[in-house]
Order: sequence, then structure tokens, then C-alpha cells
Amino acid sequence: MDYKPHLIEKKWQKAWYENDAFKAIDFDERPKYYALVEFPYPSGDGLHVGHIRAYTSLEIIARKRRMEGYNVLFPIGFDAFGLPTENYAIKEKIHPRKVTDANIKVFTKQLQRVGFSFDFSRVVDTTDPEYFRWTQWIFIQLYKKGLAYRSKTYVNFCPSCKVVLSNEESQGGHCDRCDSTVEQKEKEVWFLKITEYAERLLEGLETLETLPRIRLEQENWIGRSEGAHIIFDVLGTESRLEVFTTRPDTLFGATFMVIAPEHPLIDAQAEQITNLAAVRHYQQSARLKTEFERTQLIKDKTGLKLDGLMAENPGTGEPIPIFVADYVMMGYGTGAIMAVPGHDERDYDFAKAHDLPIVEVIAGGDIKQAAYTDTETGILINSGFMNGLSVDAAIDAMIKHLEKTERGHRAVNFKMKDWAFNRQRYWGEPIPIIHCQDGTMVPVDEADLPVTLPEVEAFEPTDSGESPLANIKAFTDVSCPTCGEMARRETDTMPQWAGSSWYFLRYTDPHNNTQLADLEKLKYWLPVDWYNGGMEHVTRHVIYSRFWNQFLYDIGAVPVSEPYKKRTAQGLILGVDGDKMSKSKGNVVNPVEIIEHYGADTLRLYILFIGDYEQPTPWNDSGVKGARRFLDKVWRLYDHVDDQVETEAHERLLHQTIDAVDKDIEHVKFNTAIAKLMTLVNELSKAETIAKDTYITLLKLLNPFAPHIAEELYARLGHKETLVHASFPKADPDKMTERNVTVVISVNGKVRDKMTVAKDLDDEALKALVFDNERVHKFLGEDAPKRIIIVKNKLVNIVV
RNA sequence: GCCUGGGUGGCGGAAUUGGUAGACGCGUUGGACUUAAAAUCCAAUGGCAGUAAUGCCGUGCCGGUUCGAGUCCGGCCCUAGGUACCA
Repeated sequence: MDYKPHLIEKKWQKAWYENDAFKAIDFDERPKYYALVEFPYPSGDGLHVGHIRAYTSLEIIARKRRMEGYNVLFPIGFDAFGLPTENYAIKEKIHPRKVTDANIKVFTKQLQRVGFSFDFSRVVDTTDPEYFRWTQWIFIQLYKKGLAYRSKTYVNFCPSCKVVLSNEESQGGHCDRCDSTVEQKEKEVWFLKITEYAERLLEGLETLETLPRIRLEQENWIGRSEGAHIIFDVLGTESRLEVFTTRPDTLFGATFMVIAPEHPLIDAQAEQITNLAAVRHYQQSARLKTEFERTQLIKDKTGLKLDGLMAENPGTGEPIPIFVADYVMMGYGTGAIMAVPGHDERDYDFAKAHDLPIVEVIAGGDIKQAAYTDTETGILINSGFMNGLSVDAAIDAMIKHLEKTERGHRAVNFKMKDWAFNRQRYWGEPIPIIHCQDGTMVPVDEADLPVTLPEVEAFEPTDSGESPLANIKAFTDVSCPTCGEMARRETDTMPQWAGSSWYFLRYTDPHNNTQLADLEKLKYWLPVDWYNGGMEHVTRHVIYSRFWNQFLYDIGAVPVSEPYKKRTAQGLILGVDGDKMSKSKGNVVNPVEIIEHYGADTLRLYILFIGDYEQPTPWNDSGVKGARRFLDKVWRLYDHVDDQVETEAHERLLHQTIDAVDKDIEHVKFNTAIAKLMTLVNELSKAETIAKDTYITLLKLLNPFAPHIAEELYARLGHKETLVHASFPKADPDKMTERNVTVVISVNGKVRDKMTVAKDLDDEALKALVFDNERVHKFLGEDAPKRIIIVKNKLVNIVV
């Protein structure tokens, strides 16, 4: 009988899912293993081959761990709030709730057709009020601790999507989704004070097992730098300018100051500024510049002197001018800098453009030509008490001096900014805050959670950039929980990152309706042993969710400070043409079609065989056939199973394969693991008969990759129980070792011949054999060997 | 610009601490089976020269270390991703 995947796959999926074969058991005595994959956004397009690649890695691990005797939690859910659903709903005039439910149904069905061993009894859906009740609850806790606040800022506004975008969503000055040019709009919005956790988020990385580049990306995102805060008096006023600098040693070379266009000093000392009109004009034009213009490669150092104001350099005591220039950002440090043109390239450019004095305070360069920024060998000059010191020593000396004279102090600064936590759309979690008439903000009573979305017909955003919720009186009009007066509900919703920042906690106790998850269950399951997801989520999502977890740990809601032990990221699957898959390019591969044509086992196998898991790699239609052929071979092998005892050669290869497959799986080298299974099957296929035990071992090794065919053949051998909890094979080192080895003979480093000799043959005996070799004589000729290098069981190299 | 990956046959990709370059798969070619095709099986398959044995050349480029380099060192080039006037 032929291999008919569509028949056996349906049969086994039914058997697994109807019998809860993959159910994770709370508090079970077996060791636990928590394997987590990033939950999908259930788009209308259904499952993508990228999803399959993202999940199959931990699918293999989860299936292997169950066979190794672990109590495995391998959950799945849906990150279902978000713009595509909302936009689709607006276009088709269907409620986003209906769209979401339909999409989740399709996704679930498709995931099951692949045969993923998820525990479907623990599915979470971020748009389920029973879920986002706790998202809102967490927000309230953050608010109570002062970690959620409102602030007026300029936000990136997309005039086409009518939505406020984060910096990340408006990179290059264009909207992430529709590509329109982003405008700057002043607005009061919500922020989460993630900066308060910056140091801990950095420290916690030490316990996270991951690729160096993944760790580095997070470190760069957090962007810690050490230096000092220095206070400059603004002469003749009460105002002071505080700056952050990593180079306090260069203070004596600070010949002017620069503040960001948004800096409050301008308003505070407006009356002193004699060219105020021009300054106002400069501020205006800076605001109109898009992010793109402000950061594009041609970085003209525009700027304007604040006439009428001077600052005092606390090092030299000299008065120095103050400029406003848009190369200084309000969002980093204090929004003001001390400019040291001699030793900073940007300040150098600005000084040259505005004809300002350049003072050399670090010897070693030529400041007539360029700023000198070498901190390794530079020696301080023109710097009073620091003269003659190295840069390192001078930094230290200056900080001590500043602290003694109370002109400044040692400081650490972070590039990471507070998390803009808002969206002006319908399809998101309402922020559970009530604005009382008297101007105060009151969190919604926890007993009144969840704040649900009103049932409405229209969820289009308003032209003003306000959430569509702002127009719905039934939603906005409430009485204040503290004073009972008329009040108005917050109408902003949370960004999509909210629900995904804690979903891994909910999986441990998904149906709890008194708390986000039971602490004992969290204690049992956490931390996540292995988390896999996209490279693109390696910074923001991982940092955001670690932040929430650390906060929840601080308030005692979660038992561990760091939620993840290990993080991996799969590479992209590209189209056949090597480009990113996209509808517009028409190079999207639909996994369901592959399943219909070849079967789910073939799809799983091929996607893992396609290349290095962590590297991007193009799809290849005929490559899929190879995976199918391999399964056909495994199927046909069944007819050759016999009750004989296995030959020694087969046994050796089998144990070598067990060992290699085991190691390759753990090292995320699924492609080579499969290659080794193929080698084994090729070898077994050559024999007339193979032993039943050998075949069973093969099926067990294959089971994590292609579980349907493995189960079917295993059952046909007469087994009543499934392979789900069958024991995973263990390699026996004694049965792995070869009796003979091939030794390479080379002359002057060039391979000339090979010999098969007994393993661990001693050097003298080996030498004798080598000098008996005809080809060696040919290549040696008359020359006497100068040196002989022997690498045991590997090679002999003769140097002449 | 800076940071991090990656450049290996016609293609996807393998190669412990430096020690047989090209595992495995695809494709291609030839053969077997078949009325025929598909499927399957067998064989060959880095390049050049040669009837062959065999020899020479080959892991982005240039140079170095070494008995020996895809692997280590120095200097470039290309490419993908991240980040960007970060003080």
C-alpha cells in the first residue's frame, strides 16, 4: 500500500486533539518544560510559511521533550488587536469582533492541519474581555506606581491612517503601513516609564541564553552610557543649563552651548532674548522638519545664537554663547549640550559653520584639520588641574572636582526612551482611566474591569486624530468613581504591544477569573525554558515583555524577575526569487496548498531542511519533492522489516545517527539532523531486510519531525499506544565507535592517498604502513622526509 | 557612518579544537523497468587537461601565519539585517 498522507494525517490529528494528547498538566511530578513561540496576529490571509518555520523549531523540541519524560507546556494564542483587522472591518463594514473570530477559527484549523502539538485548551486571545481585563489591571498597577503618565509631546501623526505612530512605526518619516509622509502634531498622550527599569533590563540580559547579536541589539536599544551631569549658570538670570556629557574631561574646551529647539530655557528667558522673533521662527521650522529631514545623511549644522543670553563655563569661568540648533535632540540626555568643537565632530562642524572658537584640550591631533576624538592616547592640555592627565584619569578627576564644587555629578544616561503607550483607534484595549471634571485622573475601579469596547456601527477614526471612541457618548460619559460628578472616560486605546507583553504568563492559568494567573501555577511553569520568535521582535517585544514581567515581579504578582531562559530567532523564508515574500510581488507560498499536495509531514520536514534555521533562505518548490521522497522511502522500508537481529554495520550507523540527531536538534541544526536521517534511510534501503527494533528507533527519531507517518507506521507494527510519550532513543557510545578508520596520507600538505587502518593504531606501526605505500614513494622520490606529522586516526603528513 | 550576520558546485546548503572541501537534498545526464509516461531503482555529476591511470586549479578579493587555512591574523569588496546628529 502506498503512502497516502491525507488519509493518515486526518486520522492522527483526530486521535491527538480529541484525546488531549498534548495537554500540559499543572503541578505534575515530571520535570516541566515550557516551550514558547510568539503567538500570531490572526490576519485574514491565514497561515504563512513563515509561521510554520517559526513554530516547527519548538514543535520539534516539545515533541522530543515529551518523549524524554517532561511535562511540556507548548501553548498558542492570538495577538488579535490591531490595525489590519480594523481597516478590513471599516472597508467591509463588518464588526472587528466578527472578523477576528472568523480569522482565529481559520488559524486554529490550519495549525491543526500541520499537526502542531499545541495545548489548544490553553488558547489565549488578547481581544477577549476576560483576557484584557488583566491587561487593563496591569495598566492600573503601573499607573498607581507612577509608571504610567500623560505628557504633552510632538507625536508622529499619519494624516492618511489618522493615527499617532511611534517612532518605530514612522521610520524615515513615512508611515509603516501606508507610506504617507508623517507630520508632527502636538498631543497629550500616555507613556510608560520603562526608563526606570533600564538598568535592570540591561543586567537581566546576563541570564538570557541567546545569540550574541540578539543580546547586542537589546544592549544597543537600551543604550547605556556613563559620564557626568554638569551645571552651567545662565548669566544674569536664575536659569541654569544642565548637560549630560560622556567627556567631562573636555570641559575647558567647551566654547559654546547648544540647546534643542524644544528646550524650556527659551520660554523661561524669552524676555532676555533680543532676537526672539528669529528664534521663534527657527523653532517653527525645526518642528516642520520631518524625522527624515532631520536625520538624513546631509546633516547641515543649522542653528541660531540666542542673543542676550550667555552661560558661564564652570571650568574656565568664561562666558560662552548659547545656540539653539536642531542637531541637539530634546529626547536624549537633557536636551542641551556643552559644545567642545576641538574634540567632537558635530560640534566641530557647527563651530566651523558659525565661525566659533575651537580650543584644543587634548593633545595629539590637529584641530585645524578635524576634531580629535582619540581617548586612548590623548593627554590633557589647556585644562588647569587636569593638564598632563590621560583622558580616563581626567574624566575621573573632573567628576570628583564637579562633585566637590557642587557643579555636577557622575551620571549614567540611557538612549532608551519612555514607551509611548497609546493609540487613537477602536480595536484595542481601552485605557482604564476616568478624567474627572476637576482635572484629576482616576483609575477605573478594579471591580469594574474590564472596560469593554462599545458595540457600534462606525469605528472610523476622527479627523482630529482622536480615537473613534471619543464620539461615542455611551462610552465616554461616566460618573467619577471618587466624587460621583460627571466625568469622561479616557478614549485612547493601548498599542498592540500591550497584550503581547504578558501573554506567556496567562498560558499558565488561562481561565483564571480572579487574578491574571495563580501564583503557584506561575511558580510551577516559569520561567519559559525556550522562547522562539522573529528577529524583528528581538528588541522591542522582548524588552517590553521583560519590563512588564519585572514590574509584576516587583508587585508580587509573578515569581521570577526574568521570564525567559533562552531565546532564539528563525530566519525569514524568502520567495522563490530570493525577495521577501509579499502579495504585491506575487511570490507568496501558501502552506495549505503544500499540505494538500504533499502532506503536512512533508511541509514540516521541508521547512526545517531548507537551510540553517537562523539564516534567511529562499523557498524552492522542487525541494519539497525531496522531502516527500524521503518519507516515501521510510514508508516502503516497512515491507522490509524482519524479526532478525541487526547487523553490526546497521547498528553502528543507527547509534551514530541517534547521537547526531539528538545533538543537532538541541543546537537548532534541524537541517543536518534531517540529512543524517536521510543517510540512515538510504543505507537501510540498500539491505534486503532490516530488524524491527532498528525500524522502531528510526520512527521514534522521525516522530518529532513527521509525527503522522511515524505514528501510522508505529501502529502498523502492532503498537497500541501513541508515540507522543514513547521514549526518545539514546545513543550507546560503545555501539557507535568504528573498528577501522580512514587515514589520509599527504605529502607537503597535499592529499596523496588514503588508507583504512585499525582504529587507534600506534604511530610506529602507522609509519611503517605509510612507507610501504607505493604512492608515497612516488611522491617522495629521492627526498628524505624532513618531518612527519601524525594526527591519530586522521592523517599522516610527510614533509620533504 | 557605526554595529551584527553572510559570501563555498547549476541551486538550497554540509564541513569538531586548523587536518579527506562539497554531507544531505534539488536539478541535470545516462541506464534499468514500462506499449508509453509517471513513479521507482542503478550510475555519473566543482572546473580545466587527458582514452585512461592521473595531474593541475578551486570556499568573494589581496597579503600573512602554519607541515597543513573554507576555518586563524591584517587590509579590502559585495550583500542582508539592526541603528542613526545619542552629546
